[in-house]
Amino acid sequence: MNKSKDFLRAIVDEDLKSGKYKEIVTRFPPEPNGFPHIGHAKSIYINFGIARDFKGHCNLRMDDTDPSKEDTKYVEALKDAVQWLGFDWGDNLYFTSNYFPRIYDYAIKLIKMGKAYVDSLSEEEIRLYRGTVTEAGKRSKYANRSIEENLDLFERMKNGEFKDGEHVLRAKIDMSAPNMKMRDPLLYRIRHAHHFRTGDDWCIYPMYDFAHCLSDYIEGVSHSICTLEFENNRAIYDWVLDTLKLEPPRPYQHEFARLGINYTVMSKRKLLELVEGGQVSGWDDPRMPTIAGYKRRGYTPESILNFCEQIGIAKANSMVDVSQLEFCIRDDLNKKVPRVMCVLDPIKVVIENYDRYEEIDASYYPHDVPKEGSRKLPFSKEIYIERGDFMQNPPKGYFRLTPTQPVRLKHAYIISCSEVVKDSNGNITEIKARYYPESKSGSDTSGIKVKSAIQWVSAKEAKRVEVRLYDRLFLAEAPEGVEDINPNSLKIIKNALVEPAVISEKPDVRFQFEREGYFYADPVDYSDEKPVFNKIVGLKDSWGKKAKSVKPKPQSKKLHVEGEVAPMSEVEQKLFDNYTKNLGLNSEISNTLARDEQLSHFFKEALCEFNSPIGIANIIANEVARELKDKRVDDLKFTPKQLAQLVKIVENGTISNKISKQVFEEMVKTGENPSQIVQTKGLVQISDPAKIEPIIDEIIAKNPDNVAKFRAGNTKLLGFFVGLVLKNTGGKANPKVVNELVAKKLNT
RNA sequence: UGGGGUGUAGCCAAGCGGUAAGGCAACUGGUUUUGGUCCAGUCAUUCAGGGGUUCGAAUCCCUUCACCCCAUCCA
Repeated sequence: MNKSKDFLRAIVDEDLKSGKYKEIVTRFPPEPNGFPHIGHAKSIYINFGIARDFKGHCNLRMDDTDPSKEDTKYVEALKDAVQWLGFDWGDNLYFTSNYFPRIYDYAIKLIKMGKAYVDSLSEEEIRLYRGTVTEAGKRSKYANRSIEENLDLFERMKNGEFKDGEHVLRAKIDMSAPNMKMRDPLLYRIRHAHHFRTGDDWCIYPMYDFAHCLSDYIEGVSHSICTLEFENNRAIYDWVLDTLKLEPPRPYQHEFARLGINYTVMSKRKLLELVEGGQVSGWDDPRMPTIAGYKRRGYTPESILNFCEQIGIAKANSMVDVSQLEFCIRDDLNKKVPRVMCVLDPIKVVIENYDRYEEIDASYYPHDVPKEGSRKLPFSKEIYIERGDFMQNPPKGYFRLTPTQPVRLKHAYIISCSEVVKDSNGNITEIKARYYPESKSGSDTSGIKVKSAIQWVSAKEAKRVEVRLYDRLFLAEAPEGVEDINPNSLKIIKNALVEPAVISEKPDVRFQFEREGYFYADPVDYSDEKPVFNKIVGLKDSWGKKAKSVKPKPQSKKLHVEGEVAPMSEVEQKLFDNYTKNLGLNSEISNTLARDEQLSHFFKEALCEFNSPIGIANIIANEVARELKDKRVDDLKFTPKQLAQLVKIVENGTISNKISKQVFEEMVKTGENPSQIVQTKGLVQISDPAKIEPIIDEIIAKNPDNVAKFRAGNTKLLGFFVGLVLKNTGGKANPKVVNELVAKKLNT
C-alpha cells in the first residue's frame, strides 16, 4: 500500500498537486533509425506507465529530423514494440517532421528577436571556435549580421540556394558558457537529402536541441523524460522555450539512468556491428537484446514489463544482472506454460519385462499450477532417456538412474537398470532395464522410493525436432565489442526427441520441456517438416551448480587515498587563526567560515548582536551555509541579527536545538523574528519530567515488542522511543531529558 | 582539466534528522513424481573515505576520492 514512488513519479505528483499542469502528458520519442532494444522498453514503460498512472496520455513521436539515417521500416519496428508491450498511443502518433513548418516559424521569430543568426563558418571552423572544456570559445564574425540579412539568408537556405554546409542557423547565447552545449548551439543545418516522409519539401532540418523542446511544447507535453546524457541539453531546452516566451504551461525535461544489462551490449552502433558482421542472424536473432530478439526468443511482454518494474528508475548509472531478467521470464512462464517431455541427448532404454503398448493420460501441469489439461503419452518397450540421467559411477548426491539406483519415468513406471551395453570404445549405447508393474504413476503400490523422476519419450512415437540452445552473447560482463563475443552462444541440436503432443500443438505456444527449460516454437524457421524450438531460458538448476565447482568471488577491500586540500589565502588564514585561537571554534567550523567570505561576514555581524561565538558559528557553518549554496546573502530573508537571536533563545533554554531547526526553516521562508515564530507556533521547550513521563509510559505500553528487544540488548531502539516521544510532543520535549527518562524507564 | 551528474550488500533499489524497505543472486531447512515451483529462514552494527553539527546523521555542513556525461552540421 505504502509503496514508494520513483523520483519521476514524485515530481509528476508534485506538479499535479501544485496545479502546474491539468493533465500529465508524456511522450516516447525515438529516432526511427534502428531497432528498439530493451532499453527502449524501459523508456516505453516509464513514459506510458506514468501517463497511465496519472490518467494522462503518452504520445508516440518519431523524432525524424535527420533524413540521412531514418526509414519507415524502423517506425514500424518501433510501433510494433510499443504495441507488443501492450501500450496504446491512441490517436497520438506524431512525427517531428509534422512540425517542420512551425519550427521554421519559431526560428524566424528567434532571428527577429536577435537571438539567432546565420553562420557561414565551415564545419571545421565552427568546431575550432567552440573552444574546449577548459577554454572559452570565440564568436563567429558572422554573428553580428543584421536581422534583415539573417532573415534573407535563412530564407534562401530554406529555398535551396546553398549547398550542404555552406550556412547554419545558430542560437546567439554565449560562446564562453561553461556548458559547452550553450556555446551558440546549431539550430538548423542544410541537408539536401530525401526525407522518408517530407520527401524533398525541405533542405534545411532542425537540430535535436531546437526541434525536441518545441515538439514537446506543440504537443502539450508536461514531462519530457529522457536519459542522463541529455542533462547538459536541458539548458538549451529551457533557453529556447523561455526565449520564445511561449504561453504556459510548458514542458520540463527530467533525466533518468539508461538501462544496462551485463553480458550484452545496448548501443545501436554495437548492435548494428553484430548484425552487419554476421555474428548474429539479424536484428531479431534470439540472442539480441532487441525487442524483436526477445520476442523471437519467446520472452513474453509481461516478463519484460515486470523486469522494468523491478529494476526501478533512478539517476545512478548501473548495470543490471541478467539473472534478474531471467527470473522474470521464468516466473511468468511457470504459471502459464504446459509441461511436456523432450530428450535432447538420447540414450536408448529397453525395458526387458514390458511387451505391451499403452497410452498414459498425463497432466500438462504440476499440482501447484492451477490449470487444467492433459495429453496421451505413448509408452512402450523401447524408450529414450537423457544421457545425463544415467551414470555408471555416480558421484555422491546423484539422484538419477544408476546400476543400483532405480528412477521413476515421469508419469509412468519406476525402472531399474539391469545391464549396460557398450560399444568397442566403451561408450554406452543402450541400457537394459526392468520395470515394476505395480509402480504406475498415480496408482503406485510398489513401495519403492526413488530420488528422482526423469523425462523420457517412447522410441517409436517420438518426433525429431531441432532445438536451439542459447547462451549469453558475450563472455565479458561489460563487453567492448566483437572481441568479447561468446563463440558458443548458439548450440543447435538437430535431432532432439519430443513426445508427439508437442508438435500437434498450434504455433506461438510455449512449453516447458520438463527438467530442461522453457521453449518456444521459432516463429520464423518452424515448419511442419522441420519443427524448430528456441530455448527461452533454462530452469534453475541447483544440481548442475553443485556439480560444477563454484568459483569464489574475489572481494577487494576499498582503498582510499586522502586528497590534497587547497591552501588558504593569507586573509583566510588570519581569520582561521583568530577563530580557533581567540574564539575557541573547532578547526572544521573555522575552516568553513574562513574560506567563505559571505559566511565569515555574516558571522561577524551576528556576533555584534549576541556574543556566543561557538553557537553562532555552528549554525552559520551548517544551516546558513546550506541556504547560501544557491543564493546570495542579499537574497536571504533573515538577518545576522535575527540569527543571533535564534542562538540566544536556544542557549537560554527557551527552545531545543531540534526546534531551532524548525524555527530556522521558518525564518528562511518568512524572515520573521525567531521569538515571534516561537510564540505564534507555541514552540517553547518542555523540560518538566512530570509532563514528559506520562507520554513515555504510554509509548512503552504500546510497544511491548520493541521494549523486549531493547531489554534483550538492542540499544539502537533508544532512538526509536525518543523519536516517538518527540513526535508525540510536536518536537517540543527536551531531548536530553527524554533520553534520560526513557533510558531509566526501559532499564527498570 | 571548466561545467553537469552519480556513489546505500555480489547486482538493482527504497530511504528526505528518530529500528537500514523490497526484488534478484547466494546459502540453510521443509514440501514435491520437474535437483522446477512453493514455504520457512539466513544474508549491511552500517550507507565511497575523513571530519564537523546534533540527545540522535545514510539523511544537514565542510572536505577528499571514484565513476559517468559534454568540445557531431547525430539524437
